[in-house]
Amino acid sequence: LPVTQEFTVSVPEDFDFWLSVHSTGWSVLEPFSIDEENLTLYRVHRLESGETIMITSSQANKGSVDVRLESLGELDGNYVREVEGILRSCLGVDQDFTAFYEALGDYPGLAWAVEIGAGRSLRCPTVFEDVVKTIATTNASWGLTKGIVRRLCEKLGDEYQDAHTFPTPEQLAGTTEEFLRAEVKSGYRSPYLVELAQRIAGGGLDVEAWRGSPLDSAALKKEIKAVKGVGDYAADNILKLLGRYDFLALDSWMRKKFSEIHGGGKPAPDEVIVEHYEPFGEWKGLALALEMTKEWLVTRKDT
DNA sequence: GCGTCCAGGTCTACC
DNA sequence: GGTAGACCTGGACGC
Repeated sequence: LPVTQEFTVSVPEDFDFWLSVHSTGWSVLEPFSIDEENLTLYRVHRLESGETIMITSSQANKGSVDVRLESLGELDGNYVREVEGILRSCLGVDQDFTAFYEALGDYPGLAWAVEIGAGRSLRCPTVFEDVVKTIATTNASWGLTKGIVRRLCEKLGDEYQDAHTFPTPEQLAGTTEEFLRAEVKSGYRSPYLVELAQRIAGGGLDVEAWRGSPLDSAALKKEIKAVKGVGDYAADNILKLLGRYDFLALDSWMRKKFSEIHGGGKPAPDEVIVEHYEPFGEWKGLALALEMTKEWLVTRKDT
């Protein structure tokens, strides 16, 4: 029988767990999953010790997040601290959006965002996982992205009950392009994924250092784009996941949505979109993303 | 069933 | 510095 342990993580009074969790599609990419009825986030996770656990989190009260750990082995006290750190980071608990709300001024398209305190979104425990998942979104339908990520976990991650952890760089580096093509169906992205993992596992590339990088966003973007398979859109998206919102991460969905909201359905050239969000400066990417996803975010908050 | 077409970003090669 | 064509998968469509 699994051993369980429960604890709470204290968060700011205005922290909205579910708003953070479902702000992007990341919450349904394994090894994350959600229960939309009970507003619960799950993650099968491999701890630093190599132990595999299930993390269940939700929010019953303002000011705290409720966490339950489940393990088939022993759980020692250090796990609590490690998981708390992971959750704070994944949920963006300590990110501050005051400057963003100021930058919005009285922009009518986002008054609601200030009202409900939008801005946080789910990211992965490691930059590596965020990069792999972002590559899996490129030139792919959402269904294909979910499938690639699920099969990566199933075929290469550690097992916990009937679920799997996200593979480590070493686990992904240990496979081959051919295996990924045949088993994961990541197609022409397969060599990119293997190369990325091998450079990280070999110590030649430290993507985790991007989180605290002293570089300005343009310079960091250049470095991110040096990863094969990562182009303009993917680099911008990775920057967002690093907490930098000064690029737009335009994909076809965003372009279409913008044209619906601001162009009367007529396709808008990228320059028009860029110009529209220019006033928001370093927050332009967040302004765009929130405005385009309003309908996912406001309805939930009210129900 | 089966075949054809298309959407979805990035890479390479070539201006 | 810009761009045509190739790269894969899966869903839509027509037979």
